[in-house]
Amino acid sequence: MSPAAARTSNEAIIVAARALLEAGGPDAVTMQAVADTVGVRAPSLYKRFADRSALLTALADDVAADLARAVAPPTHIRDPQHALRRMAARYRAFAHRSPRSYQLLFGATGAQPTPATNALAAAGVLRVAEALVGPADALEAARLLVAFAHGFVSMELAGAFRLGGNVNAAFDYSLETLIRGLTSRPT
Amino acid sequence: MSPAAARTSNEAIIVAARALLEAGGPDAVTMQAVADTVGVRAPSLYKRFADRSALLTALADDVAADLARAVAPPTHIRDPQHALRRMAARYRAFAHRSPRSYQLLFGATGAQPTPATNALAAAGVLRVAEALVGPADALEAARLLVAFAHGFVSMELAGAFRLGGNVNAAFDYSLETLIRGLTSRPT
DNA sequence: GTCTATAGTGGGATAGAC
DNA sequence: GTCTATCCCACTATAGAC
Repeated sequence: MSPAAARTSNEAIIVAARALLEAGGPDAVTMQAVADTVGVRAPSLYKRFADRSALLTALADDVAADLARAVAPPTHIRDPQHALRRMAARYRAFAHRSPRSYQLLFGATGAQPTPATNALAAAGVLRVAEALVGPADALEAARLLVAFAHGFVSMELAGAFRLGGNVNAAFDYSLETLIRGLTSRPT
Repeated sequence: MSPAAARTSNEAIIVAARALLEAGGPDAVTMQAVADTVGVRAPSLYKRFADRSALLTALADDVAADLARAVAPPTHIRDPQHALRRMAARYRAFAHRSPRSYQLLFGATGAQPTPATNALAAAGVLRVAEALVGPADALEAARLLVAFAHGFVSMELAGAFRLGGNVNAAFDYSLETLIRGLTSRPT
């Protein structure tokens, strides 16, 4: 009749996991640590999440939703190039602000956001891409833009730019080169 | 005078670890599994590698050397655009052929190749970039190219292109767009 | 002296019974 | 939800074999 009072919630678990993720990376998100944080025993978490990877997937979805919100372009795009520069800067800023969360998204854990969240994140880029190159090439242009942004940022976070030089300048140079290539298309 | 007969070697350990990596991803590279494969007890591995992460680092270096070899441009670059297209295709092919090895390189494990191996891999891209845009912008152009290639391939491997369309076409479109942007520079 | 094995320690994921 | 128990793993201490 009276099920045991719920001492926690899925939301509280995700919040706790997110904090642990930011503080110590994916390895720090142990079932034990999450349980301790929300004030529950570890096995109890399995009533809400099938296993650890299910928790990580939910966590990835939470991160992806935040990222999508952070880079969402305005409803009405006046200047496509300007909108793109803003999106790129915000994308990079998000990754710098929450590096471990960002790494979870494309990391080796295989934690994937929900298709719905994925579509939400993709929608913004697609709109900017379409404003820039037209509907025919919008998908391919969006893939180029996202591939570049993700590649640059993830290499940066991995410390893979080890040849000196100015990384900020390289980012700006790259973005301008992309814009030039995308807007100087042959018919 | 007579040291105990070594039943394995660092090389054999790396080979075994590489096989386990390809078969089951980084998580499958446990000290136990590696030891079993080379026919030794797990604790013995610690005489050759300080800890698991040292082994993963050596493994990453092995992978990076293979990748550098696979994409190395010819000594004399005649047609920079052609050389770039070949490198890009080989880079992508390597990642498709050895996805889990590739993922180790920029993965969350933090396993980084040696600076020497890193420089070797970078040298080829830098030479092509310089042939394409000249020495002044070579480093920045190389960073753009590598960021794009890595970003595209890693998203592909992560299954992040989930909006349909032709991914091969998107790769070609992207590469041509990059070439156009890099070669149509304003003075 | 150098390599190895035996025998732990401690922690984390997870299943099952209450 | 909790408790108990199992399994696997990284890693350590120490001692035996050439």
